Amino acid sequence: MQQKLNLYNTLTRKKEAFEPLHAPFVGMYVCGPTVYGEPHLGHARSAVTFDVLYRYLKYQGYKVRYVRNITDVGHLENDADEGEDKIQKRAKLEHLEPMEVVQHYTNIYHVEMEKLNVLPPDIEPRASGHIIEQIQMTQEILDNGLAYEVNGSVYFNVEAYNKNHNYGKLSGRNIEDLLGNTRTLDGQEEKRSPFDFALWKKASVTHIMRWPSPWSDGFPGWHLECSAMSRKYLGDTFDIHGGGLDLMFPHHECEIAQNQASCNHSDGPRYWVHNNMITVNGQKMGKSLGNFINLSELFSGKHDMLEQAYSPMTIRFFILQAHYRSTLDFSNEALQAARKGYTKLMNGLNVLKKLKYPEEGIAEPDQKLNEDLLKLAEDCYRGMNDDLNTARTIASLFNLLKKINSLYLGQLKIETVSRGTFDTVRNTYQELVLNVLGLEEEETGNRDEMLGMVLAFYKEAKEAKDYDKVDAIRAGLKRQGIVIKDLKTGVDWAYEE
RNA sequence: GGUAACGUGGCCGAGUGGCUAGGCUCAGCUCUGCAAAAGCUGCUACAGCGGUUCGAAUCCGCUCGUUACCUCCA
Repeated sequence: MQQKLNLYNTLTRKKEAFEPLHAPFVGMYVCGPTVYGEPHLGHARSAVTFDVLYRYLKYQGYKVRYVRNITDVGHLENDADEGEDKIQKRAKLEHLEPMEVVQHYTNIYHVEMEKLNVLPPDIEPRASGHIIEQIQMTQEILDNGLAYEVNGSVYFNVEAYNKNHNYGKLSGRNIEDLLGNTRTLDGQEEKRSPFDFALWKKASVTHIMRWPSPWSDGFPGWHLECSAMSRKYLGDTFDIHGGGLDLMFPHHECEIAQNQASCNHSDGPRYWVHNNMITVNGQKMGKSLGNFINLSELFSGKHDMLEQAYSPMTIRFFILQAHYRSTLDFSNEALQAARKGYTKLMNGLNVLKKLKYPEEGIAEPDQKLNEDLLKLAEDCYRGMNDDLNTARTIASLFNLLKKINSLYLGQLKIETVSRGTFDTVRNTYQELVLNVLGLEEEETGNRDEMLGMVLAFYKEAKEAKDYDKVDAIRAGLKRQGIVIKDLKTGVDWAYEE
């Protein structure tokens, strides 16, 4: 049933059978958020995508170490010398300590991810906590002659690197071509070539996020943290590196260059996995375009583009119903459809809970039915194994669900299904929905209202002097830890003490 | 300008050279006090034009359209 997982590797532009370097161990690094703003739908897509990969690898029995970083330093606002970094800019606006801003948005990120049932990574390193490692890596690259220092800043020398390596191998770029038509950006006079990128930046006088280094008081460059931290926790070479498609260039390209140019002398990751973007009206949802929707807005429905609130599981299902390498277009209609589809899957879970395999009266197995059921179950895994095609898996689960419902209603005879087939069907459905896709039941309805209804029946029964029913209701509620209080003013309830 | 994708039925969204994707919507049926749920049935598709092929939505070419990356971005 469990064939090999095939993953599309951006590096080779092919689907490849996934083989860990040191089975059963798997090292996986994913670019986490830059914590200078609220998490939005795009963050959710990346997190959910790699959450499913993480869950599926674990489900297949691998021992996974999942590292997802928090970027809390280093992204320059622009390329100018006086460029402030994003964390700092926000800090000034709000008159907060940079670390306060970082903590604030990190907390929100964690809360929202938990709502989406995204498992926490095994290690969640912060760039600011790994300055020493980043300085060391910079030094290595300098020692290897592939970086140079100017005025206290250190830049990666792409052209020198490209003599013996291939800068652009990940994103399919050719450096000679690139050199021909580059936009000139301000503040690059320190760099020898426009492609060179900062490993270490000297901080201006007003820059408050700064650390001492052999070159200057400053801060690490944009791409260094992921190289340094993935190496620290996963080794010079490891299995999977994930992130949004928009990080492929230059971020991930630079990571490879840094890894090769340091003492790793290796690309680092072996499989590069990139999730595609969420779009709105066909356009990428992103900070720069200002068309993003925060997760809190989605959950509350408070946004001009939203017709209603959408629950976390609706969002998760919405994301999973598309393949991660396709763009996914946001719309209210699509989300409403996702809500219903999700509910349908949950109803299936409940049906399975109630569906018992008969202890006796087993009939002659229906060969065809058994085969059909096993094939449908297998299809569910086939989707997962084919580059984590959750859209196909969900489609297969719906097909399986039809059979499950029919068995439940007696339209298909459960006695003619073998015990083994039945267990396979049940396990497949439950495991994939709950543990792999990570969809869980959401509370619906209002408990107070439900309780109110029960109390109304209680009152009716009491007035009718139907004391058997009265006692039954009392006993039932007591099992839930609730006692009924008959007051002069009416019926009320309290928690049992 | 360079590079890379994409264009599927009312909507979303998979997919393979020939075999039902799936969800939502809509219509009908079964069931039902009325419903709902569930099951069954129906509806409609592969941007356009060529080419390869016994056969292409699926491969190739061209055209049109959309997007992404090339600057921080999940």
